[in-house]
Amino acid sequence: MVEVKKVKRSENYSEWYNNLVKQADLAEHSAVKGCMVIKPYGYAIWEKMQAELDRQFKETGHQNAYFPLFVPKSLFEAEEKNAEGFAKECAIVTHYRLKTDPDNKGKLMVDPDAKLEEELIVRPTSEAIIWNTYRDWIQSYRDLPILINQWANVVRWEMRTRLFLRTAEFLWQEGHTAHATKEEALAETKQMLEVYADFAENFMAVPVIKGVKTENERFAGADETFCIEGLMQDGKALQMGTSHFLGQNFAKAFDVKFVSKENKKDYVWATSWGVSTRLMGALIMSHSDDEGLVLPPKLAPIQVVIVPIFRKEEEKMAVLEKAREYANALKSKGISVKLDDREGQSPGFKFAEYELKGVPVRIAIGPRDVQNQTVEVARRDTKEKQVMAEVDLVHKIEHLLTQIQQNIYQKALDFRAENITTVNTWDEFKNVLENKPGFILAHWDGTSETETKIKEETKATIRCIPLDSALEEGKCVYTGNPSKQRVLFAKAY
RNA sequence: CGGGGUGUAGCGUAGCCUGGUAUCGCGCCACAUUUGGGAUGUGGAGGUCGUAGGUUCGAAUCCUGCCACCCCGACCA
Repeated sequence: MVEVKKVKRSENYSEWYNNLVKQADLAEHSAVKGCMVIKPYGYAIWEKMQAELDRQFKETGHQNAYFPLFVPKSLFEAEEKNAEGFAKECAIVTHYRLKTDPDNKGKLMVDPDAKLEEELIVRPTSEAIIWNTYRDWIQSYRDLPILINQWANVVRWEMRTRLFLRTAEFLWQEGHTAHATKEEALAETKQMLEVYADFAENFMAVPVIKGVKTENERFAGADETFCIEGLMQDGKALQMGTSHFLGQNFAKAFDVKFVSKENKKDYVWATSWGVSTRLMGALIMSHSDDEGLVLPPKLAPIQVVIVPIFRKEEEKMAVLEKAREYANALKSKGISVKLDDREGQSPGFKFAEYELKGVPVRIAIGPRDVQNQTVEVARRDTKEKQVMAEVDLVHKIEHLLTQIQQNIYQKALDFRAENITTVNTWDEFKNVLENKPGFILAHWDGTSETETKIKEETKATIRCIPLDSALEEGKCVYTGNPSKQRVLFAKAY
């Protein structure tokens, strides 16, 4: 265990976040600029996320496949807007061989004779290589839809990185689907947005606002970008997932046509959608406190930890026997349990350690409990402790896990409700931004110019045009021009 | 990439101004006593002072380049 340097959320949110990621053993910086090492405990959480998302993708008819890491430059540039959007942050492979440096013993140099005829782009996203492939897969409407997802790594050469929130290389899934009609593609886009929202709220316990991006914030190459937006504890917004309706842009760029039932040729309609290891950042920032991580039971690698307490040898026997009995009973119900029977550490040490790691439920069992047929149960979210009779313990723990899942969602939901402010004037807008970080609902005249000016003056961007907000006549907070709907502003990660 | 800061053992640090071979705490290893909220004692191991040069008899300390990280911008999921 590392010595814990305590920084409070309220003192320095960034430092608190960085310390937490390291101290809870989730990830660390690597020798490669901007890239992180995801450590076993952090990766275990990501695997839980993957497993559930993957299940939902398959349930909605998708299959996994894998496409190359590299994209030849000529393919990459085919869809102009997409290429332009990502051009500034691409890593490029220009050579395929090193050789020993004659002027510098023991060192290697790029072999100038091994220059590639065509540069390879390390994928920042895979539309290009995938749509180039789909062209060969699609001839008839009978070949559609294609519903494919891939789990992969991508590289975006960011200037400023932060563990999980923005790294130069990150892990994600990207779904890429092809459809015969616009309606079907749009329905797919919305369906996957729902999958993401459901996952965020019911598994991550993070409430999200579903919406549409403005033109400024739209994915490069998309006709429409849908997104889910979460609110972090420091009042900043985090884009947690996007689902794009790509229209026929990629089909046209890669010449992907199909013959319809009516024997007519038409371009294929496309969608793509993705979530990344950034979700780890959202999870950490949404629930954790000054004691450490708080994990929702549905994603916690360890849901219940059992800490045995004993002095004498005969106590140890009795306590461990009980502890194993409980552990097995819980495991048989599919609950992931860790029995921490290390003898070098005191119970207090272990309590603190599992709090740091966000384990939802802790069971302590000592000689006193063995005698009374009880256990001490502590929940991470509220830090409440109670002595429970062992009768029906498994059911009680199952119930408690459900309660914790609900409670941390409710807490996050309440927090968000308190931090969405409706404003009507520009003064109010600026005042709220400065004094009460969070989401702002305000009228906007619908132009890119206004959005850009607001961003320049306040750093706030339109996170989305919420899908479920009612139409309402009003005046743009910035220009006073007419508006039909409030949009969601915030400073964002 | 611009402005500010940091880099000394696994972690947190003192020393740097005023140059003389590195301090303390946690952790680690061994043994003993301990264990219901971060145990105690005794003994021990662990350092190219981020890195590459320069100045000097001598560099953690002074100078230069580079690298990484943090904070604030620009860019972005």
